[in-house]
Amino acid sequence: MKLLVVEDEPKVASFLKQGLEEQDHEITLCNDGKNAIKLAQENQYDVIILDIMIPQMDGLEVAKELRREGNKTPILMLTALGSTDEKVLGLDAGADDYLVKPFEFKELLARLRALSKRNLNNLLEQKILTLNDLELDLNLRVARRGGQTIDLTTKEFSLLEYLIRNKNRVITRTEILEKVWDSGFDSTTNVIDVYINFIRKKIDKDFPTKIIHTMVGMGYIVKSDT
Amino acid sequence: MKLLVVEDEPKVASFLKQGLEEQDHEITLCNDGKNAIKLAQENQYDVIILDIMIPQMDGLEVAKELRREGNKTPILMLTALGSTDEKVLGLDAGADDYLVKPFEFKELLARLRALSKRNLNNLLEQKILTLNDLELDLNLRVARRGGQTIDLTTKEFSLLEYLIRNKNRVITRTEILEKVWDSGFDSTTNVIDVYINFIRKKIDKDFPTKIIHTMVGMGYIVKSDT
DNA sequence: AAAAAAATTAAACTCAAATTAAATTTACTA
DNA sequence: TAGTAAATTTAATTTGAGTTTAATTTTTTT
Repeated sequence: MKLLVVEDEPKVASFLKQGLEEQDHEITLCNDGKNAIKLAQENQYDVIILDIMIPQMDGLEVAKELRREGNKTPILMLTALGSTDEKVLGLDAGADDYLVKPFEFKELLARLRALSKRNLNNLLEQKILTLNDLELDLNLRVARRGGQTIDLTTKEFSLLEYLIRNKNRVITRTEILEKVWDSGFDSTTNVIDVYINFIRKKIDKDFPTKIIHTMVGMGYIVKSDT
Repeated sequence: MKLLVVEDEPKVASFLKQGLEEQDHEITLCNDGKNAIKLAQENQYDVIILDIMIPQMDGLEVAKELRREGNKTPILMLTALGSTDEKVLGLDAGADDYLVKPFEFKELLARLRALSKRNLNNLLEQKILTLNDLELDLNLRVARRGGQTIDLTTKEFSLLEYLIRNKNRVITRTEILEKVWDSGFDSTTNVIDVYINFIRKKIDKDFPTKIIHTMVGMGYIVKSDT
């Protein structure tokens, strides 16, 4: 696994690095909060091991900031403070697990396994979104339907992804404008209508059952027949 | 949240039930492994709180079995055994978190929050109004009755929604005109009569018991038989 | 039985959405 | 870095589902 270890005490840091590398993990060390955020933004780690007591910005702040940005990387909080209140704060800040020093190394390994497994599942799942016979491949950035591979432009892809992720409920134009075009301002534009039309030509036109449905006066809905 | 608590010690079970219900969670209690699996298969819980020491099939087995089936519900293992080995086993069995008895209740709550947050995104809350056997799905913007899905136009939907939200009392035309058509002025129009007719055709025509009743000289009423 | 109220039907209208084309912006390539 | 292709956006036009009006029939009340 690719791990980011945020820890300022050199002894603990090198202990972790050595132990984890022995288990064939790839470790990046970092000793303050600011850098930790930077690293987490620029790299895709399997788990972030985060000490609470670090310079610049404490671990709680780091966790909060990452979650605020939408970063979903599992965070394992690590700290000497073992009081329940501390744990509560850590978990509420966005940590996924919490381990109190001193700990046994094999417990750390087990928790890492549990955390990474979780994310792995999510990642695997999220690589391909499906809606009935339509597939949206997030890796290849293409759609597939009825054995056919359908190329999509960036905007077409984002729109379709948003629709599928929000299947089974009505999506308003305003909502789409905010989430896919990130501008809730221009209410006069008809880009959405045009793009819905583009997508329909590609994924619905040649098929008897349609994926995208218009709700006049409301917006659009994409639903799976159950 | 909807929680499944798998715990055989009556004292602990009722303590958990009471404490969690005070936080407005919906609790299902279960005291053995076999039933736990059955319940987890048949219901969609936000988190499963799972004791390791339970009759029939221990918690580890339950977790493994659920994961083997592809069940992704977050599992919080709960146990008196605090040794690291136990934790490792639990986490490797597929648990997402681990809490050792005795624990402070607020830590349990924090861990539950952390666990559910992950999954919460996926579960879109079910917004459904019901009146006897009629359902009005606010997400899909459709009605359902007797297993049939009924499409409604925007106006039809708004009107039916207003009627159901104001069930068990007489609604005047003026009121409907104000609230659904937001114009109390035009008193000559008969749109409402026409739309009541539209709705009746869709939701009452094919069913012996009627939902919408006319109160001559007054308006309409929609009532639930109690 | 007459009058009033409501239900029903059909036709007219309206505006939201679909479509098309052209203008503009962005991305790529030589 | 200019030229070109692709993608995105704007704008104009067409279409049709949804809404409304209005006329007719049925039901209810007095």
